Amino acid sequence: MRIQTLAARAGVAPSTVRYYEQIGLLPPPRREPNGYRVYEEEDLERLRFVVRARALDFTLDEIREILALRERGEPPCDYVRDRIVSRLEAIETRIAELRRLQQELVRLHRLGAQAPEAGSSQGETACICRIIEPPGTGAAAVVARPDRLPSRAEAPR
Amino acid sequence: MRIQTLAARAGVAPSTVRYYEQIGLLPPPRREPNGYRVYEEEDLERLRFVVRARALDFTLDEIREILALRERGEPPCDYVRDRIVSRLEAIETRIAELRRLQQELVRLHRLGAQAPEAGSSQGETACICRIIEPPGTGAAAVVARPDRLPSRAEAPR
DNA sequence: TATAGACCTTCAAGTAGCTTGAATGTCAAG
DNA sequence: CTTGACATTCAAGCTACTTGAAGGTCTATA
Repeated sequence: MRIQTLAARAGVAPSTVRYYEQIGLLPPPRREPNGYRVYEEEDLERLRFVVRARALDFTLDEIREILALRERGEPPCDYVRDRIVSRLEAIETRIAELRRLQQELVRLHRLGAQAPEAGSSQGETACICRIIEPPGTGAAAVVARPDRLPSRAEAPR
Repeated sequence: MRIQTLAARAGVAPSTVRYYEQIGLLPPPRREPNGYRVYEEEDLERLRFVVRARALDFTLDEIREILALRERGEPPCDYVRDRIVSRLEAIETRIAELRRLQQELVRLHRLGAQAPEAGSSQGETACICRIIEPPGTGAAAVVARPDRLPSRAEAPR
């Protein structure tokens, strides 16, 4: 089977397969005389393993590690267990962050929809992006609260 | 104030400030005779705006757009409103994905913890990473179901 | 026979949002 | 006069790929 077939059967793009080979997740396959890659069912199995692990949000490094353990006959159970636990913790955190963000955005959106014509010193009406600014921000207010550090609600993506 | 002070007051790293300047989110500040950047309260305001927008998960491109609109005196309300709505949709989706992933991982973890002593040829017993493999995977099983594409939502049982 | 098109190849660079590192300069305190 | 904390620039690294350029291969059809 050639790369497109393999990729389709695993549900990824051919470029992804070449990439996985390049970084050593998949072994270099044998080639047809014209240079085309040829894959066996075995390769499909391995690729599918990678794809499933990715769907579980394992990093490529983690997957590489798991595959290496398997190859050496060592059961990666403990390692995988650890990874699962830390993934779960990360997910918990991330969901909480997204919830907070969600609430904040809903609040902003309501505010923006609700006060579309409060008089402003400029011709402009109530502006959502003004709401991005902290409550009560005049130039003065910023100076007045020099201690306030906006917390970093973001997570590494 | 110098870069470290500015950065600290906005809650980011100095390198981030230089980066924002580099990509045009912050204007190049004036310099001390020795070349050090000098910032005013105004710059802090702008940086804080960026930081808050980032915390709301706006991309740097979106923020650049919003700032540009503001500068031209056009109210970015409509634009921001749109962005907020699409952010909310994305968040909804993302949370659902994470929930699915969470369930899947919890299930795997239980499975791994539950069957820790089925007889194995090695000292090690039931292996979590075997669970990453699809249900009933022996080399033969894979061949037997050549049509099956593992979907992200798959719940092997 | 020519040519279209659907594949395949490699290598390089681009994506987001920064961080890190190397190599160097500035400046106050001990 | 040295140490240490700050500052500078430029380049590369991070994740997990995708995209693009420039080309080779093979089959089918006009």
